[in-house]
Amino acid sequence: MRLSKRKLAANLRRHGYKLTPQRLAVVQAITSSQDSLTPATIYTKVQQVYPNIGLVTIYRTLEILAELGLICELHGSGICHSYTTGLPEHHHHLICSDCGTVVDFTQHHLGKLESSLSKQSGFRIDGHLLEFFGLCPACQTVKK
Amino acid sequence: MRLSKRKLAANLRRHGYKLTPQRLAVVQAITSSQDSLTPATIYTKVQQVYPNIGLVTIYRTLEILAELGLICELHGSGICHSYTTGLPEHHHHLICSDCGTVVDFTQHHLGKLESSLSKQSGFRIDGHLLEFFGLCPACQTVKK
DNA sequence: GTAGGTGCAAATCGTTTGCAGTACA
DNA sequence: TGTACTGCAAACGATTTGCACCTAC
Repeated sequence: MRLSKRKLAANLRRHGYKLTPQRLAVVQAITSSQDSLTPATIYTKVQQVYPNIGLVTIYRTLEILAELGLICELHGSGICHSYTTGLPEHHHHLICSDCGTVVDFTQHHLGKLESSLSKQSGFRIDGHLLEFFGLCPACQTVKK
Repeated sequence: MRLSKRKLAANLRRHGYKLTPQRLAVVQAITSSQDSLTPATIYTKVQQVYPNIGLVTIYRTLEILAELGLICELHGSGICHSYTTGLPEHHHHLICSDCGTVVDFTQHHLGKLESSLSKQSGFRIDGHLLEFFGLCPACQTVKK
């Protein structure tokens, strides 16, 4: 778990939020998983620890965590509204179309592209979304 | 309109679908707009031509068109399930966070990145999603 | 004539909101 | 102690499904 409880608490506190056991459980459910998780999946996972937790709490927690950048929202065909560990560094994802495995990568060289696009279009570019899709090693084997 | 009626009909036919006036209207609604459109927006637009069209038809049409690659599904924060013109060439988008304007661009040089990622991760990479976010020229002025 | 397409209505799913009680800093 | 958090229930919106009728080849 890359995000210690202490750091998590400090981060939440800085923004006027509190660290509750439920929130911790949500974070742990996400960080302990290799895959990206949908709210429903996270709900199921957290229920194993907090059987009384409401799906509502999951949604509210995810919203806050994503806002603070503590977790990362994923997009793309079929994986809208999925969440995965949010690292402090800027990063992208490699997503298996078959099993949903998500691999992070940080390397990229979009700076040049970004500035040339900006010049051509007049846009002020604030960010980007870069995701690769394909088959992870395990799924390639199965598909053979 | 980049996609002629003839080409559209041929494309649909090739996959066992027919070109109906409703489908044509959906395509025209999308291709005639600069922005990306949600199913609801498309519905409203098409209703001006076909007041009796059902929202269901829009959904079914969008599904088919996207499947054939005739239109393009957009993703990203806040714009899940939006559609825009799908050009035959591989392309990406530049999206204004403020007004939703979408600009296409085709240039990119992800090949090297893709192959190095593939080597490192073992993934067989089939595709990618690259979108830039920012403010279009008009919105930059307003924000000033 | 037949397969595919349409549109209505209802069912369904995911997500959000209001509110009263609860728990954390 | 007070403010923020929780969880229930209900509302809500978007999307899907079943079905009977219709239309184009």
